[in-house]
Amino acid sequence: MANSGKNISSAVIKRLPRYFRYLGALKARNITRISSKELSEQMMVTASQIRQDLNNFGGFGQQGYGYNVDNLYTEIGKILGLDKRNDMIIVGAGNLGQALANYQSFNEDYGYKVMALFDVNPKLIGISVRGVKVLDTDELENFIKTHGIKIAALTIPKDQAPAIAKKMAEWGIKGFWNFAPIDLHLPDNVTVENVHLAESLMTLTYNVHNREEQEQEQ
Amino acid sequence: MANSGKNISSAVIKRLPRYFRYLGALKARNITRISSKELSEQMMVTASQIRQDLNNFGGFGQQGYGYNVDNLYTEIGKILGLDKRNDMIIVGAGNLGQALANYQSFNEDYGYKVMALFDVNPKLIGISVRGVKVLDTDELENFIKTHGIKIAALTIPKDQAPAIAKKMAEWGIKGFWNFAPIDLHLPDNVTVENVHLAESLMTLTYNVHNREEQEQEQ
DNA sequence: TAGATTGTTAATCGATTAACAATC
DNA sequence: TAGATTGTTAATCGATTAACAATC
Repeated sequence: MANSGKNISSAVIKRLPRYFRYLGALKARNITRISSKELSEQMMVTASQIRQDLNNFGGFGQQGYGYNVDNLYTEIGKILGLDKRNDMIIVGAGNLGQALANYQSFNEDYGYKVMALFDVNPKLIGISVRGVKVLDTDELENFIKTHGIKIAALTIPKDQAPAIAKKMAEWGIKGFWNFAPIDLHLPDNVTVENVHLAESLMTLTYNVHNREEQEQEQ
Repeated sequence: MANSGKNISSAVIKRLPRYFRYLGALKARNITRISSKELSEQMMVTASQIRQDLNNFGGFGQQGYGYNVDNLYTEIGKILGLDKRNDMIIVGAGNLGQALANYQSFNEDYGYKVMALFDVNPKLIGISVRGVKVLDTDELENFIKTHGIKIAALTIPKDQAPAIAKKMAEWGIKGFWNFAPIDLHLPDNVTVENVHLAESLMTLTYNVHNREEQEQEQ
């Protein structure tokens, strides 16, 4: 187990993939060691924060030396569960669902495997996206159970999302990557990661208009 | 001006679109008033937080009554800049770019207008996505300048993103909705809203594996 | 060994929550 | 008016940063 049951704050967890990304880039440049100070300058965070964050999971560094890039990359990958089998399905084979299925990087770089897409639209059922079949939503229960799927992307209209998510949780889904613009209420042992695109765009809009105003004030 | 130059924390800003969404839902149900307490129960946040957040921008409520749903919806929309003209372009007309262009809701519900997509791929240049043309990236400078575009979604490979974003900022883009898995470094008057899908998926994976572990411990 | 840098404790800062007087 | 609920101040909580002894 990566951490001994200690509860890590979600602020820390959300930063881990970014560390992972920077370490991957360092690795690609054949850099073998890095200090928290150097990394902090690249990432524009404090060195303290990096050391604090990492030490939630154990001491990965060495005094006087810093961190071994390769090792730290692997360790953070383990913490994130990327060493485990991460089969997933995509429910909703519309534009967004297909775009996710097409995004190679999840598979090639991080080992996620899209096992199937699902849709109710007869025009979509049967087609393949990057070699992955679109199945009828009727087959969801069977597929989740027989393949032991734990992770599902939800790219369906918001009206349908809560009901189908509830069912899917009963069938065994433990993590929803939710793109529907609605909040899902599910049992405690199920986790939801929201990607609320419209909300993200709105915060951008706020900042765009607000920085303009600030400039005008000066 | 929505706020008199006061600097609002980004934690607050990121919550506004969610308030906006819940108020929109209440409006759709013809509910005319709501107290911070009722809203807090629906949204699963504290009533204190709602009142604190809103009072950064002025007193929208009335003692003994609560908030007028319609009015508060409109006011938050104004704060977010949704009353202003929000023309945007999408740079990168691959799967994700097209999926964004196809997402009606930005336009119909919130008034964003996708003016054009851009790509370097000759197979894509000239096609239309939901009535919006895909143009050659060569035309970017001219298009941004003549249409006064401020907002751009970046859905291009990460290697190309930093260079093109730099150029686009010079040409007038003030806000990037960045889907490329890389951090953009741009002048202070330019704002970047990142949608790092892979990172979001990784935090989900962490939580999925971690809650399993917690259950096993019990 | 001396220098560098971690791991970790202590201090600070900011965000959230509680409380309540103001007032509709 | 009495009851309800805001706006806002004060208290608490948690997250970030600073500092430094430990140690490679």
